[in-house]
Amino acid sequence: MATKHQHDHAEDDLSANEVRVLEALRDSKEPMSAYAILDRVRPSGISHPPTVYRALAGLESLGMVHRLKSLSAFVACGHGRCGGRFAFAFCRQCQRVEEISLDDEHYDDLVKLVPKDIHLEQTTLEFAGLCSACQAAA
Amino acid sequence: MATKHQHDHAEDDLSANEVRVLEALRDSKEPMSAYAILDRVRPSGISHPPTVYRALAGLESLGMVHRLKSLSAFVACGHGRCGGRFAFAFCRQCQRVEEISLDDEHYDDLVKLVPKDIHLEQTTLEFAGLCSACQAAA
DNA sequence: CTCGATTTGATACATTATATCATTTCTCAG
DNA sequence: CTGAGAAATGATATAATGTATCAAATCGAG
Repeated sequence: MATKHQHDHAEDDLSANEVRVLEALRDSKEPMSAYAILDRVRPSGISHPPTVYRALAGLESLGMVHRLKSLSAFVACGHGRCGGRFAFAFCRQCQRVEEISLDDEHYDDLVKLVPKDIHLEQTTLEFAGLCSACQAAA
Repeated sequence: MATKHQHDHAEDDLSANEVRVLEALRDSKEPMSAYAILDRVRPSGISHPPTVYRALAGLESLGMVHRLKSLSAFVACGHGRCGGRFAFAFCRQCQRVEEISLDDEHYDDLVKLVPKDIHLEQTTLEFAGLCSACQAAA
């Protein structure tokens, strides 16, 4: 993992495993479960779930990967990297995912909802629905 | 389950299992995993996971139970029952949970974020953080 | 170089969730 | 009332997701 924790921000500070996992996610451009990622990176030498989960945790803390809690799945950040001001919309049928950036105004409005006695650390905002294509198909 | 599906809205249309599961959740007043619920209702005769998950699905569709995706856990609705306009804030340390009602203004703002080509079915909004008590303890 | 710390690898297991089929219960047409 | 079909529940088995723990390798400071 080299010197990542001295200045948590340069892509080339990613560990080899993080790079492999990130590339798998970027290739897919669809959300992948940790085990789907594992299958995908197995040829490159990663062979155990904790290795994948560790890489994902690292990438998530850098904002380069986001976890979709509604799907128990992961996606590469559409912007390369971003902080906590994002949301996701996805189609429950075809699993197409759209990353949504929250502008300051929206984000600040959200934060106002949080009770005063909780120090906010992480916001999860996910919209599930059916995309036009899947509605048409139905 | 009696006549529930003819007019999805009266509490006394709940199945016996739904009543048991709902009471377990209301007793706890903290989020419970499906398996914690199972342990809790086992004395009353429920003994298999699918039974609990089925009851939870029914209760959730009635808005009487909400699933916290961030915790893979369930809570009884603080209002008895409510539609999709709610959010949760919880402390990652002590797991205390607060249900937040979204007023129309907030909700409509959120909905505007959803891409036009997705027909929204479900919104997940969850805030994770540390409550004052747990911060003090740290 | 070598000690200690950090990262990675590996094993094993815990937790969460669901597919499937068998059984029971309910409904209602006759 | 009754029996056939539908709906709900029970039970079994297993799939999918996630983590604790320790061992081995690697790295960096002294």
